[in-house]
Amino acid sequence: MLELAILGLLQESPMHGYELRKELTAKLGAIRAAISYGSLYPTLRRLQAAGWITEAAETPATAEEVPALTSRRGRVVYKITAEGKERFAQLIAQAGPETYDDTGFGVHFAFFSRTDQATRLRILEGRRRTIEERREGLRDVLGRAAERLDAYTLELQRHGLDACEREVRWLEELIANERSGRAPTVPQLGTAGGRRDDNSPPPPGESRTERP
Amino acid sequence: MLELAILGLLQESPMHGYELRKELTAKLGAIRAAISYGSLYPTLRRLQAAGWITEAAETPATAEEVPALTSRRGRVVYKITAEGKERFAQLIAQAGPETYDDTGFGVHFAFFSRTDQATRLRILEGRRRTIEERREGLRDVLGRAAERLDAYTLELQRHGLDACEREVRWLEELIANERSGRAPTVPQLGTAGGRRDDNSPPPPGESRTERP
DNA sequence: TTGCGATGTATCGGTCCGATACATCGCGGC
DNA sequence: GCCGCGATGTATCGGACCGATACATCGCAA
Repeated sequence: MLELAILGLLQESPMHGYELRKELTAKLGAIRAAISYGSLYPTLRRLQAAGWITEAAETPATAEEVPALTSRRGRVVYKITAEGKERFAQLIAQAGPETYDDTGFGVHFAFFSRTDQATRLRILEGRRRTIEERREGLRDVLGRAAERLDAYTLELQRHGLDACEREVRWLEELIANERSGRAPTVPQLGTAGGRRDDNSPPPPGESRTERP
Repeated sequence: MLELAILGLLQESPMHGYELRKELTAKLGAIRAAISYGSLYPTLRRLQAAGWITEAAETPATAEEVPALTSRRGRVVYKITAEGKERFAQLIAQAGPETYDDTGFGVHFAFFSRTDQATRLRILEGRRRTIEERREGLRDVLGRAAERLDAYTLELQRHGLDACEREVRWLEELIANERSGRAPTVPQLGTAGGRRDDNSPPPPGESRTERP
């Protein structure tokens, strides 16, 4: 999951570790606390070894950024490679069971603007299925095993059940939106076109990895 | 966390691994999928090495169970020791930061009927604080960094924010109940019960698991 | 000038998961 | 009679991720 998230973020712009962690936290704040350096750095090394990212010389800020004014130090800036982009496309397009658990789904969802619509739909439906199963499990326990459990445990289950129902409703809405071709609530700029140029910020869509 | 959960369950009755996993899943179904054998068995061994649990000879089924008539097999039944009970009491009473994350809180909460009221209150308030912070983080991102993020990411944050607000409200209610000395409200399924009659079953304190 | 909080890189031990392997039991179908 | 199959049951291995910790630099304010 971390691998996917890093590849996704580096596709937007090169970054060093600390920065990456902050962006990760901002982007995934809804689903996980803050990723640990104890995972981040080893993963960066792994990605580098695989050739999906490389160290890049630190460059002066482009755009209207505040002029960098100080001196690079030990900072190590990473950028994604062509192979890395391929890897990302492959990871984002395939959906296994781990795509449907809380963390996996969150990460995939956070990169939905880089995911083609068919895949988005598939993932949303898979997630819905997963949550529906969890919901049924909770209903079972609340129905059949209620007398075996104490009031606090039951309250926990009820709260969990409520969260499940709510999420299913949320997913239904998203699925309906997807089918009608809209982005979530806020309209997206840029429509799913058929064009694709190689080394530029990818428009949403375009990845063809469906092979059962 | 697993350690705490195992110790807590074995306090209700001796069990073997498979059974433990099922009970764990039932009790914690609201917060985690299903604990893996790859964690369970090593943890059992660790607990045994520490002297907190022991293997117990498998006894013929009591009660109206089908008469065992067949031979126990490799089943290894564990029971908690006196030291284990002490350990459990110590773990359940102390609250660190890990007590407030999703999993940690869930496990502690699931054993609230074995936790004294002061500790319950402390944990509920700590959890509330944690969620409030998460909520503020999400509000910040949605406010300040909104234009940097795409529609899907924003939708994810909104959903997360909603969940935070909901959980804070839930916690407020529980805290109020704690202060007033009641167990969690127990509305029943099927009946539209918003009312909290005084049929709140188990007064906080000793557990209530019937076991033959 | 001293101390402190933010920035920044890095490792280590430990927890937990997913995949996998293997063996037994009761049951229904052929 | 016997075959497969799903539930029961124990166990290990590699890998992902976390929390604690260490250490160094920078800008700023007391």
